[in-house]
Amino acid sequence: MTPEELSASIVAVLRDAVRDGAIALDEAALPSAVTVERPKVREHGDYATNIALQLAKRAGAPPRELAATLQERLATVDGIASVDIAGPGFLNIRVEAGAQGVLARSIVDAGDAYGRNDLGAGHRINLEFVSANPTGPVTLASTRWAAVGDALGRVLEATGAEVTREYYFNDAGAQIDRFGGSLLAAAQGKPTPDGGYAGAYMLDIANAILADRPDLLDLHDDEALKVLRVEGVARMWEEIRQSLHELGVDFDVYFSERTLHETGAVESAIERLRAGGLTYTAAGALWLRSTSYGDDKDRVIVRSNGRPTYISVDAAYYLDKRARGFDRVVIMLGADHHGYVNRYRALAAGFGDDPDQTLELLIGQMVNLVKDGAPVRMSKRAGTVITLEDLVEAVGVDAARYALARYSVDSSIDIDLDIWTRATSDNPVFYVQYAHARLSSILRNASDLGLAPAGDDFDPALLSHEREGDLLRALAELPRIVSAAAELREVHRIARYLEDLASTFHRFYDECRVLPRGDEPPEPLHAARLLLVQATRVTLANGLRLLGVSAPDRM
RNA sequence: GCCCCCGUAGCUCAGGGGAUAGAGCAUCGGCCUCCGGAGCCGUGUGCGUAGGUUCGAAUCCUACCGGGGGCACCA
Repeated sequence: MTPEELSASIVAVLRDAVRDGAIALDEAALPSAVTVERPKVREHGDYATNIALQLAKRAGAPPRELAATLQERLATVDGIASVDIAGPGFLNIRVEAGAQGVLARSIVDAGDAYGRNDLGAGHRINLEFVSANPTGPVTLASTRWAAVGDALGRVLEATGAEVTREYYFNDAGAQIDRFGGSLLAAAQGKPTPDGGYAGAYMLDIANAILADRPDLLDLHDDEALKVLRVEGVARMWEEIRQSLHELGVDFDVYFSERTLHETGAVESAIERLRAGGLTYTAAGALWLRSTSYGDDKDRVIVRSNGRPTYISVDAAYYLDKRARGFDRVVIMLGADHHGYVNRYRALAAGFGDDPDQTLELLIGQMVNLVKDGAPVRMSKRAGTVITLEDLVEAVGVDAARYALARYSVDSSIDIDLDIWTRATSDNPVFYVQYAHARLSSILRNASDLGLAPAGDDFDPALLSHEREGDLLRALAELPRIVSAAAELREVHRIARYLEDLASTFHRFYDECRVLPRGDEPPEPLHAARLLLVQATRVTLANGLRLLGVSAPDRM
């Protein structure tokens, strides 16, 4: 019996009690789902629900009285071993070992699909993240989004949603001009211009381009600049894609800002905004009434000189995404862009959308690297910034992805290289991967002994040890964790869950011998535990896959 | 000045209004005749402050304090 099934049973019992008048409540007032949680304290049973407390006021009855009614009826439900009333009116429920043990079978049968659901079915989500300009290597902050964004994409896909991972890049305009100018300076051996891009990588690129175009320095500056801009962006771009790819992050769409200008999309977006009624003209410029959406001031979208601001380009981009059929536009931004949120929402509203339905801006806080207790500042690659490549080089792909995905994006984090480079248990990713390797090893050994997990003869009631129950209940959590992570856009929940599951498994392993020892004959319990081991391995692997972290069979 | 995020154990962080607030690390002490000791068990300490909402608040609201980030007719 899974928590979902238990929850459904409680709902059914509630409905019956209301129908025959045992509970004075309108059937329509009943919740469609009842929260079932794993109590922190063992004595409180396998599962607990506070439903009696929640309904007490509306039903006009003391919570404990309501609880008693439910207790009596729940106790007769198949698979429920006992129901107790505790404290102000909690219902503490124990599940029969057999009803719980069958989960091992269904997890193994589900395989890769275990943990998936269809809550997001029918939704088309455009997930934009990283979107760093091709003017330098991918910074640490962008790397956080690469890891979190890709994992979020996986989690959303696990709910049945159709997800497009999108990378938007600026390949025109002032930043690129500055980039080209800096390359020219580097090529000519001059110092970086004010506001330009410095760092060793600029020299690398300039030299690489010079190797292909030795004539570059003979050209007039304007001509050389043109070449450098195009060539420089192309090379930087390739590097960015390559380092993201090495991190295991690939995008479905790489969207060029320039195309929005070239196709006239910007102009038509401005026209639609004007028609939408959220704009006005003042001092020769066109303004967006973003204050209606909580912005602290209205924003110019067309300058008094007639040129559109970047907001118009964002508007055109948003419109383009919607026109491509996405019902949900999700954009992941750094904390330094939180000021965009309200004006972006105003844009969506200006097009007649409800921003609460179609647009979501996720803000992630900063990342710092720490080594020997002090912040890391230097990067041999970029001079001042720390890059994706620096991190991967220092800790490897799995640790990098895991370290970035394991924390709530709401908090700024310090990644301690001393921890994440260590191949010991203080390193959470090793802890989880180790559990998977250990599970794999047990299954290998079983296979060597000619033993197989229980098949049709599986007796779920054999898994009655307390540690087996703990493990089964931990396994049963994955679907709920996936749903929560998807709904809340919080992938760190997956990582925390995996750590909890790994720990629960290790405790099981410590007390419950899986394979027969020495001269012991194999018994049904061994086969049942092997099935449980297999189910645990499947669950860990599925969770790790959601984070894009490998699940090694050996370490 | 205004806006956003954070403040939980010595450290790094979990905690979707519920019961006695958790995990890892660090400290100290235990556990290998056989499945991977990269493991397990035990050990002390804590919700920034003050109010409010609620049967019940780390969680929601307000004010203040502390840390980080942002406030362009730049992108």
